[in-house]
Amino acid sequence: MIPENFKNYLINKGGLTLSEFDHLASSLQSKKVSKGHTFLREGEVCQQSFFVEQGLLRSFTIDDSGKEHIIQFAPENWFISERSSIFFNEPAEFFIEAIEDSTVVLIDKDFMIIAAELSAVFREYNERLLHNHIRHLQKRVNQLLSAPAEKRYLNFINLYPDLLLRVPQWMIASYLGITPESLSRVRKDLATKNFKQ
Amino acid sequence: MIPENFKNYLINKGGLTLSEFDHLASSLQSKKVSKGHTFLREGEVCQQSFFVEQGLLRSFTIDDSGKEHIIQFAPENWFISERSSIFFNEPAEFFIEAIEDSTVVLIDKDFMIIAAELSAVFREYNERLLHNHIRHLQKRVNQLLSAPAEKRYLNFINLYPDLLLRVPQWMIASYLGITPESLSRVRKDLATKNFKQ
DNA sequence: TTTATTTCTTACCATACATCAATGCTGTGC
DNA sequence: GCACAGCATTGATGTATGGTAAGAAATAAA
Repeated sequence: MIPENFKNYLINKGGLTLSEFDHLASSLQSKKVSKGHTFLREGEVCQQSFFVEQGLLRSFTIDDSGKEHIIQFAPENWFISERSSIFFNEPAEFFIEAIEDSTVVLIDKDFMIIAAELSAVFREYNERLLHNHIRHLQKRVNQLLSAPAEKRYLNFINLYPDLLLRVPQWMIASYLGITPESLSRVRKDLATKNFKQ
Repeated sequence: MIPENFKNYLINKGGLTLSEFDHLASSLQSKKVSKGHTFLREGEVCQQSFFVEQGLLRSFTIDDSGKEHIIQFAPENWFISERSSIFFNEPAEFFIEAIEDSTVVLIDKDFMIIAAELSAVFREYNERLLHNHIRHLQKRVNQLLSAPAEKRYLNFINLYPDLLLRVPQWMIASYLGITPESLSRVRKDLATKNFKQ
């Protein structure tokens, strides 16, 4: 069965033709998993990226004291991968896990290389995605350097209003770099502020 | 005059042949600037990346209260650029400035596109650089989420022992996300710790 | 050299956020 | 329905880092 979103992504955004897609699709594998399923563990070596056909994934680390820190959320039509493992053949530095029941397309390193050889449009789109990812991460670094918890939370709401409803609060806290307790207090403050105005 | 380091980079790492390089080099422009020179200001639109032939550059933001936050250091043989501006035609979100007297190669967006068309090796190397940049930024995000100031500083020393000597401490503090005063205290603590052992 | 400017350090106090522990809430399985 | 688990909230208290201000040290300028 061909994953629709991934097909659309490759054809509409990546500029592949239908026949090019058919040629590639044979090597594709998609996987249905339920909430909580772990795709990748820290320390493992991993040779695949993941395209989220449906559902929601996250990548995160666990520090010395056992606390989780969320690096990325990946809802529908997003990629998530461990570049250390895939492109540099090193053991993974974080975990990848399903937050919701999800359908995920497993993508070998080779797949992207072949697709890039087939289509210059695909290549360019892919490079654009990489630049965008860097840009996004730089913005996040900047926020972590410069903005207090409340501002980071407000920014998160603006950027990902949909995730706000799909993700438990303690994960959002983890993404923002604060404790669930602190996020709860930030929300309380915001509520009373808005009420007073 | 042809910038040596950039030439070596394109030929040895990027896999360009000498003739390919010569063909491209005509459009190259390199610039000698002195410490403090600003290449790019927040809000400007910018159409060039910068390759540091010699010297040291930094990119940074300035927040509402006037404080600077360093996003990246770029010593010799590093690229530094504003992707929002170059690849998405948006006004720059940060400043780029010389920390030392530097020689910098100015690179148009077109240059990279043409080089990529010339050489598959270059294309792959370049993509590899992008993946590495993402990996690096993810590690930094993870540190900002999980590690206290002291650990971040120790990590910085390991990663960039050379920068430690070339960059004023307040800039390192800014890169780490703490005040210069705090960094000074962290260093004092480390000194007394090591003495006691 | 002398002076001026920037950077670094130190002390005291303030603040943001963390930690710990208790309580209530919400959903899920039996 | 009840019991249980995971999550969110709240209060009391602790800790890491920030802010301010002053002086020392280093660096650049004259």
